Amino acid sequence: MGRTVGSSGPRTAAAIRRVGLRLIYRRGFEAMTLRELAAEVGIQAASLYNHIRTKQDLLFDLIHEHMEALLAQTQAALADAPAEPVERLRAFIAHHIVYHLEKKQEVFVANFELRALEPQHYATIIAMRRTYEENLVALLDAGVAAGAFGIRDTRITAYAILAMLTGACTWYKPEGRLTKAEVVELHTDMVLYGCVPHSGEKRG
Amino acid sequence: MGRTVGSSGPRTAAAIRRVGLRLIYRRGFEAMTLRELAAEVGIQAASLYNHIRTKQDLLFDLIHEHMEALLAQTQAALADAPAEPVERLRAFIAHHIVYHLEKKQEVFVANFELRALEPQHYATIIAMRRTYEENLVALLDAGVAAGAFGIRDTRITAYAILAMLTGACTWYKPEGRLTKAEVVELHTDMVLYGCVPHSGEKRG
DNA sequence: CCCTTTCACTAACGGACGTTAGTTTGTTCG
DNA sequence: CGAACAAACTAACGTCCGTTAGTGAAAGGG
Repeated sequence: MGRTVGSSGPRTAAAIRRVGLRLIYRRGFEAMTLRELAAEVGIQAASLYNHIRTKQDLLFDLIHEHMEALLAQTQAALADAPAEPVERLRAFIAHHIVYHLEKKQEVFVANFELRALEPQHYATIIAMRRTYEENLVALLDAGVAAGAFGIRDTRITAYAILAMLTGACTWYKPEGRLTKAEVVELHTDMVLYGCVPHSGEKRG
Repeated sequence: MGRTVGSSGPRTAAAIRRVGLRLIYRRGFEAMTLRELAAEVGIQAASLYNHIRTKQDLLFDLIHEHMEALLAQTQAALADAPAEPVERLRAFIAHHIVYHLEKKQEVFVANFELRALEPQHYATIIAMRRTYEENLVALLDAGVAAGAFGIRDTRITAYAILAMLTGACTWYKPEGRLTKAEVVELHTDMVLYGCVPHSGEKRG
C-alpha cells in the first residue's frame, strides 16, 4: 500500500500521456474518465495526481505540445523549401499530410476537443493554429504576387486547402490501399490543378 | 404541480430538439447534461422523458433526421442537374456548400458526435454517410469515363472534395465578409481548377 | 361538460465523477 | 546507511449524472 516496486515517475508520466491521448481520441475528453485512464496505465485514479494537476491540464498539455511540434517542424520544412511558389506549396502540402497522417490521434484531439478547453487555454491554442494558417496564407500571397497562382482569396483558399489535407486523417489507414506518398501526390494534384484537365498540363 | 398552463406536447418536443441541437453543438454531447437542456427549454429534467426515450436516442434522432434530409435533398438536386459532368459537379458543390452552411449545427453534430453513438446507431449513420459519398464518387466516375476529369482515384478525390467543402462550415459566419454565393464560387474554382492557372482557362 | 389523455411536477435512487487527504513504501543520494 | 523525496496506495467527500416512480392539473375530443 505504499510505493510499488519498480515504479518510475517519468515512465508513469509518459504512460499517462500516451494512454490519455489514445483514450481521448477514441472516446472523447468528456467521455474518458480518470478511473478508466488510471486502470489502463495500471495505477489507481488518485495516483494520477502525482503526475497531472487536473484532467483539464492533461488535455491542454497534450494539445499544446502537439501544436508546438507542428509549428516547429513546419518552420523547419519551409526553411528548407525552395523560393519558387509552386515548389514551396508542394513542400507545404507534403509536410502537412505526412505529419498529420503520422500524428493522427494528436490531430484529432487538437481539432475535436478544443471546445473542452477553458477559455484561456482555448485562446492559446487558437492563436497557435492561426499562426500555422498564416504560414500557408503568406505562401499563397507570395505566389499570387509572383503570378504563379490564380487565387482570388488567399485566406479562404488556405482554409479550403487545410481542410482538404487534414481530412485525409479521417480515412487513412497505414495498412490501407494507398501509401503516404500516393496520398501526398493525389492531394498535391488536387490543390494545384483540380479535377478538370487542361491542355499542356503536367502532372506528377 | 401537475401539468402547467399553456403547455403543448409538440411545441415542447420541438423546443427540446432545437435547444438540444444547439447545446450539443456548443458543448458536446457528453458535456451537455439533461438538467441543462431542461432548464433552457423551461421544464424540469424529468419532464424531458415525456418527449425522449433516452439521451442517446435524442442524439441519434437529431443525426438521423439530418442525414435523411441531406440524402433526400441531394437526390433532388442531382435529379435536376444536367448530365454533363462538369456542370453536374458544379451543381453538387453548390448544393453541398449551401446546405452545409445553412445547417451548420446539424453538420457539426453529425460529424463530431458520431463516436457517442451506440454501435447499432453508429452503423446506421455511417451507412447513410457512405451512401452520400457514393453520389459524388459515381459523379466523378462518370466524368472520368467521359474524359471530363483528370482524376486517378475517384474515391479518395471524393473524400478530399467533401472534406474541403465541409470545412467551410468551420469558419463561415452569415454576417461575415463573404456571401454564400462567393463561398460556392471560390470552392468550385478550387475543385475544378486548383491553384495554378492554365492557358485557356475559363473561370467563374 | 365530462372523461380520457397529455404533460408537467416533486422526490429520489444508485452510481459515477473529479478530486483531496492521509498513509506507506520504494528509490535515491549525500 | 539513513534521511529526504517520490510515487504509489486506501478511503472518502461532495457533487452531479441519467433515469424512474408516482402524482396531479391542464388540454382536448365526444
